[in-house]
Amino acid sequence: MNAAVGERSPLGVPEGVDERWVTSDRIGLQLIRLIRLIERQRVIKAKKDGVERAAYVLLARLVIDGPHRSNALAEAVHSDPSTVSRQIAALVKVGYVERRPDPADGRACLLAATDEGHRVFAANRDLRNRWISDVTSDWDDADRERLVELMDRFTTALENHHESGATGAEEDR
Amino acid sequence: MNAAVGERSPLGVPEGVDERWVTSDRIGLQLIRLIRLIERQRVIKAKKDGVERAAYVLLARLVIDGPHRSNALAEAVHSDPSTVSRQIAALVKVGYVERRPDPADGRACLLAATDEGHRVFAANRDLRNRWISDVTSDWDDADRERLVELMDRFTTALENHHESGATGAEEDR
DNA sequence: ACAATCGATTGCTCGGTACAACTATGCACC
DNA sequence: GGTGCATAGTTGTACCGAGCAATCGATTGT
Repeated sequence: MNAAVGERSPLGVPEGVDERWVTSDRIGLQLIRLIRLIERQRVIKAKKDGVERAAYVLLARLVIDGPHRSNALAEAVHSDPSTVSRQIAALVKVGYVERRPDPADGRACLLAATDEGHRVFAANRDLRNRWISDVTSDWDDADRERLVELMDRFTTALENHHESGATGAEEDR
Repeated sequence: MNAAVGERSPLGVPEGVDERWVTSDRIGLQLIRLIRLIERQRVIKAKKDGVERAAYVLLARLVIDGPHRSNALAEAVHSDPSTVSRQIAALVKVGYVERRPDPADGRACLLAATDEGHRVFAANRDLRNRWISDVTSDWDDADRERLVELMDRFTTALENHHESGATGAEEDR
């Protein structure tokens, strides 16, 4: 019988579940908790921030991965092209991103972070990193490293799973 | 000499950063990636789902932690009372949650999941767990366990940090 | 008994996103 | 070399979720 259940798992766990179920359950609950909390933070921080917060993700992508075209960018961040289009427009307007013609295809344009964009992103990144560093101030670095490693693996697995068409209710069994 | 930088870290990393910065940076990037992806999944799954997805979090809370009053629930999930109020109203309407008078305070009411609510939540939970189990099908259980453990720690740290008033730009230095 | 208080709800607004229809421009095929 | 056509991107519209602020209602406690 599920010895592990009583100790960590909350109520509401049906009997007859195996350990794998329990762990999945805990992952799920942690995910919800984490996301809800981060979302909340975002709202709080949103006030003191000039630029569209959502657009930072795009800026980050451009800084880190280099120029993209708009559609590719959308795919990279799992967003709709229309969403990205508007956000990019905003970023261009404030001068953090510039449109350059794509040599490979005349009707496309490559988006690239400007110097100012780099600067702004770097500042933001630093802020965020300070915050994270702060939150995990009492962690040893091995654990932080492990967290990254596992999150990376998990997200990657998620990406693959979701790309392979299994959007949820599929079962191959 | 940031030996670790060249290997895993993306471009755009300024020189002179220490390893701690890099790890924080990677945590941040992973967080963004993960959240964005999950958000996306939510949209996709939202279609095939009758109930307000956002409300499931509340239902979960009620099932797992037992009855709450509305405001307490809001705080528990880091949401605004108004938001919770509406979501609860919806849950009550479909009969997943019931309002019971709070013996301790006449003007409050305790929210509790009904039997039907339990049932629906259990089904959903199972689905989600199957999905997570699927995504991590090639993980060994120790790693899944570790993921939970680290996420839990991280989220808890976040909660504490955010409760201790440090909402972001504060510095005690 | 009455005022202050506290719990919950409702009005309004906003940010972020998606879907779908549309535009336009270069591509590629004939 | 012209023309249909695919493709890149934009815009129109709608929706969802959330938050703030004001309000309603009722209780409690003086």
